[in-house]
Amino acid sequence: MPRPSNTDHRREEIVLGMLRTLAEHGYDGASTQRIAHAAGLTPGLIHYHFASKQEVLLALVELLARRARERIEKHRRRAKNDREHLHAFLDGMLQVGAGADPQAVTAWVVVTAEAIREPKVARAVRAVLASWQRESEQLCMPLAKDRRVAAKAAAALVAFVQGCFVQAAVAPDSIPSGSAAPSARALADGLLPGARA
Amino acid sequence: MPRPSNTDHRREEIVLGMLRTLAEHGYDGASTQRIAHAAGLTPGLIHYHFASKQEVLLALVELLARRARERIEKHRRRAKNDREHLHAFLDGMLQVGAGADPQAVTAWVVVTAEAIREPKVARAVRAVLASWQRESEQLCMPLAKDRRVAAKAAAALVAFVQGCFVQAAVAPDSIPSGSAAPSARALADGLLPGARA
Amino acid sequence: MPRPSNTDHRREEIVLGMLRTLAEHGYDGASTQRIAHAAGLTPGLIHYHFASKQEVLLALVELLARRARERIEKHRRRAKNDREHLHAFLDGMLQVGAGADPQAVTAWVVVTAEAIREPKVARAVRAVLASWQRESEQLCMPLAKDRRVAAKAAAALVAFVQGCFVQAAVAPDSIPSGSAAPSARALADGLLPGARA
Amino acid sequence: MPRPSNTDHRREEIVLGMLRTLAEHGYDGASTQRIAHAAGLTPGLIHYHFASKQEVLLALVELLARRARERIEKHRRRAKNDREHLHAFLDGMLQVGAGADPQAVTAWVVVTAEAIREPKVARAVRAVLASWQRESEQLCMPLAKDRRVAAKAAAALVAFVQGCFVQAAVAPDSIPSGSAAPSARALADGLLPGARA
DNA sequence: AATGAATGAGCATTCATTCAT
DNA sequence: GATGAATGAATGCTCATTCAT
Repeated sequence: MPRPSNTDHRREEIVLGMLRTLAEHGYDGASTQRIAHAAGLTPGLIHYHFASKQEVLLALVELLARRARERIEKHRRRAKNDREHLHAFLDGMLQVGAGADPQAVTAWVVVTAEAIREPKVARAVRAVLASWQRESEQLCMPLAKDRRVAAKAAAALVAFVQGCFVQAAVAPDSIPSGSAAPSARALADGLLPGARA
Repeated sequence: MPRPSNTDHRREEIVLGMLRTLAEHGYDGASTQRIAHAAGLTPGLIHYHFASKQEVLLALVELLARRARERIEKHRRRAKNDREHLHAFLDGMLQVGAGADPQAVTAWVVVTAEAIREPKVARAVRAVLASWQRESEQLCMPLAKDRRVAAKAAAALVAFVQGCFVQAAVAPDSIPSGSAAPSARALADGLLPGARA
Repeated sequence: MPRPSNTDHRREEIVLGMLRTLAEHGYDGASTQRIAHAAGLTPGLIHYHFASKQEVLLALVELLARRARERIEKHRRRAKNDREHLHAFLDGMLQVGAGADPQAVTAWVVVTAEAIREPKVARAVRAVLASWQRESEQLCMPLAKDRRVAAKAAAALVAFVQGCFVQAAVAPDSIPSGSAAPSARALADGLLPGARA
Repeated sequence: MPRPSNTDHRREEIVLGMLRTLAEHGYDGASTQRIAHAAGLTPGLIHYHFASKQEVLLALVELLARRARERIEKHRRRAKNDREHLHAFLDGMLQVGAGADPQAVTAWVVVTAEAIREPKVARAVRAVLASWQRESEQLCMPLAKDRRVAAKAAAALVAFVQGCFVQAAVAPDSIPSGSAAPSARALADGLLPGARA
């Protein structure tokens, strides 16, 4: 009688090990040895559960995307009108309130840079960015005069969020505490006249 | 008569080789061999002119900072009032008009991610970011009610610029052509009521 | 009543998996995983039935020897005189007619090369070669003037057969179809004057 | 002023290290470490002079082919008629007299088996076998009734030589000393009636 | 100044073997 | 009997760095 499969659990542990290691040591420093150690596993096991290190990275992209989606949903649940929905989206992306996750932010920045090198990672990252932009655009639409305005606003908002991630990862003290979300709203207001009261 | 030292010239060639290689292959892919090849030099020469690969990276950070400074100055030369100076700063950062340099933008994103790993690089990158933020803050001051508002605006503007860099490097099609600078101005306007006419 | 042991059956399945895998992927490519997969079994099972991968290889040598023996016997059953018995031996070795087995031939060549590395395999392979040579020598004796002539002829015939195996495995098109057995007979005729009518 | 290039010399040393290691340890046992050690070099150097281990193997195939060609030429220089040329070819292939090289023979057998796995090696090995067969066929032609007879004889002779290599590598005692060349001639005589006086 | 051969540590990955279930 | 997760040593290969020339 075989042992019950724990593959899913192990895969998650490995991805979390990758997350921690990336945040601490960057992609170069994320050797399989270190990832395994961070996950409390032996190096050989990573390749038993994943075909390659890149697969682990792709799984991490999915994990980070899923976490972002969940955070956004949580914030939007409380929103009562179009404007609040957009603000909730921004709050979720910028991790306002409890649940901020500096490791995830840093890892995302590292993954983003790695995308420049590896086409598969690039595709995955672009897919996530595109999904954020799409959702953002949908939320901008009701507040915009037309589609082009909404698209521009969505692009700017996602870029701003991305920039906050980088600043948080590289120079955490550069953004005055608690100012990211208000700034994001100001950006939205500036780009979507209809968003103003 | 000894042959004149060409050290400075060689150093620049090497740094430019690093720039090209980083933009194309990321940091992992930027082996000394590849950098040397991109610079049209031999591998041994890099370590004749630089103590380590990291030193080349630090020199690249300086080069990119210098280029940004020059671009900003060029744009500000035409500015006639406080508001235009701030806009010129943003235009320069976002490389509006001729002189856009995708390689430099991509290399900067890579360097930024590498900063997560190497403390010395982090220090250099943070210094550059801080200088941008300082200049930005000075330009915001005349349009802001007080120092805190200016600081917040400056932080937001730099973050937005950073985010545009990342988007340009990773998902070049995500930002509607020509929309970055107007969006940046909208952000400034949103954060600095005095900036509006 | 305990469930009946199927060890022998399983062992054979594993050996056949090894045979197929060796023929397709060589010895390097014959990982336990692949062998198990080729046999439709799980990796762990191989080491339940065999102490080591080498043991599987040794069992394969036996299987190939047994198959050769059976083929020779089948051919010799129709032989009516000394000369025909020798020819039947050669036909059997060279797999004349139906029952040619390219996989077995290829696997034999791989096993043969592996013998260079592993003393135990070398011993097993040499034992098989010696048995072929012994049988061949016995069949040459009646046609030879003396023992030495028979021994030389036997050695030459086995070498020729071996050579045909290698050619069949490595360069299948190099031997004109149907020419191996006649050539072997010509070799026998050339070495054993008494073999000629 | 750079050091004078010693690449050709180093490449040869590495190939000879591969030759020695293959003969002793087979292909599996021929790790880059062991090859380097056998050549008196450090492991990293192998990949400085060769793109991959396979390239070393391909260079070895060329070396072995060149050695065989030289041996054949040496023997043929003394031949005085068609029959003697064919015999000289066989003597050269079977390394009659001084200059026998057991390591090369064993390495060739290993390379041959490796050809089953690696297409590039297979192509190189087949090219060498084909060149032997072509030369052999040309030498058989004058002694044969027609082209087909010559082709069959050539194939058989090359197969016999191949078989002798395997026997020499795997079971060195199986071939009575000094009997290989005479047996080869007997094979030629049996297949090419015109070869007989 | 410049070269490119040389070094050796480190990398991702593979694999025979073990073993709890 | 059978499973497949787990192990850890070994592999081919890369690379920053050194250095004789």
